[in-house]
Amino acid sequence: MPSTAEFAETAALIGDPARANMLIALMDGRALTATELARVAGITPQTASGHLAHLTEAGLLAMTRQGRHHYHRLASADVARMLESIMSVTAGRRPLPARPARTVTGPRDAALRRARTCYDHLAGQLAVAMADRMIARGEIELSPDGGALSEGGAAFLSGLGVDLEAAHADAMRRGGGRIFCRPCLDWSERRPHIAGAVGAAMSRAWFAHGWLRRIEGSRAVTLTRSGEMALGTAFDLGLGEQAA
Amino acid sequence: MPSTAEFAETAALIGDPARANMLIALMDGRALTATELARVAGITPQTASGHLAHLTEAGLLAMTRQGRHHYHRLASADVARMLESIMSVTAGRRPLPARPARTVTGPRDAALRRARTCYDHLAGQLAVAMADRMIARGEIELSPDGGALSEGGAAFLSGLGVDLEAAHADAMRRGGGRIFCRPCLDWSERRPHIAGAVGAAMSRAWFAHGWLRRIEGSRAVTLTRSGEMALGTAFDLGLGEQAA
DNA sequence: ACGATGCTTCGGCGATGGCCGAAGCGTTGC
DNA sequence: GCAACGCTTCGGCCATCGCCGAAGCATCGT
Repeated sequence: MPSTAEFAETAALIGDPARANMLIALMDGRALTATELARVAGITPQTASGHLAHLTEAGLLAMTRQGRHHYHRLASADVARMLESIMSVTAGRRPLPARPARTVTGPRDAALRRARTCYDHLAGQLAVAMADRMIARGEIELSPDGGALSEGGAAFLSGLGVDLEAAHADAMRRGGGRIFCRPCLDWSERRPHIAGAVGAAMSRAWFAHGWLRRIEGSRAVTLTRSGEMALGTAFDLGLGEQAA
Repeated sequence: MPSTAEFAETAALIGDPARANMLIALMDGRALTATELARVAGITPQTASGHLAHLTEAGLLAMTRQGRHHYHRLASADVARMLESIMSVTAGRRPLPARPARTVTGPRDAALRRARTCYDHLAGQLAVAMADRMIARGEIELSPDGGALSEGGAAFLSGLGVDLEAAHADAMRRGGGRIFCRPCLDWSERRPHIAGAVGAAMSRAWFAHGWLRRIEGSRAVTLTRSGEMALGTAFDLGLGEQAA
């Protein structure tokens, strides 16, 4: 069992504002360079370097060198889950303590709320809407303790080119069981969406099919023309109103 | 969505050694007084009081007054899950960095490793053994993304007096779905056991039947005579060798 | 009513740790 | 090769925050 000192050290590492900003920036699953992370955190590269060394040492980040660039990413899905749970607790405390107007909008925030990545899966209105449709059709179930695909849900996703075999292998070492997924609370929507191995497989499939594209330098993603067609039909999304 | 500053504040709150010790002490789900928590953290009551005020303010703890005693407990299962995930990440980093001998034993540690509470469910060798038996019989499935009871598992637990209706209501607002549970990594065993609503219901049932009893002033619990009989039979536990 | 107990607030001390400027390596590209 | 770039290490400044002693407020017991 980890000593209480190590436990506190992990949390303290996350608890510094600069480091927290870096970790949150990495929650979309990409790997960023030290300088990029310094910009995100609003500090100089030399300060960021120290922070990154600590985070890597503690096993929260993993680093791969590519020429003179050092790419940092979250060390594991476990770390992403942990950050997500801290997010969840933080989000669930005070409704409106002081400033009720700051939370509202922002120009590029609109794109983020619409669709974005969350480590290895999708979040935002789009992801919540997909989860809602699948729940309504009985294709998936989500609860605070976990979730699972029904037979129909597995068939539906397979038909869309989602590799459930890989997802299954990811999640369960032994074969033959249920295909589990995991709910992930969406901060902007305050509703669960599909995470875990299934959510990751769905995200991979949409990107592979060219239905989804990353927006440069942001966690936000956008539906392509073909994505609107395919996913709009498959998930019954009312995509008429926003001609982006 | 929570600001990154609030996110960092939550983590920083957990990151102080004294506060971390208090939070870990509360992970067994009990409510402790300020003075007790001060002792746990190795600080004076006035310092503890400040810490507890901050933790309560941030929504990590809840406080109920009973005469001159102030009882503090974790504010929600969400907080417990968060602490657990931090534990998990912390545990999963360095195998044996420096001292290979310190992790080993300890007199009262033996009882803790055998069986203890973990917020609202059970952990330790006993809990892992129960989970193993149920998995082997196909009564339950556990994966990193979640878990579920099979029909047989539900029948088995119902026969042991576990109130799955209540667990089900706990976990799912809507009726009619699968009964999910959640895996929880055991630090001493490094193996998953049954958490979530099902795990909580099991724990409640064992205590209600008098099969399990808390050890005073510790997270450890002990099997009673009748508990050895009932659970030993139901879960096929090899209880011959340790005549406690 | 009185002292004892549990908890809290206040004030000041001390240390941990984040921050940057400057300088030192390694890689890339001209 | 040299210059530019990315990252790291080193040194010292400064703020934050945890800590306790002392004192103040509630509650319980006699």
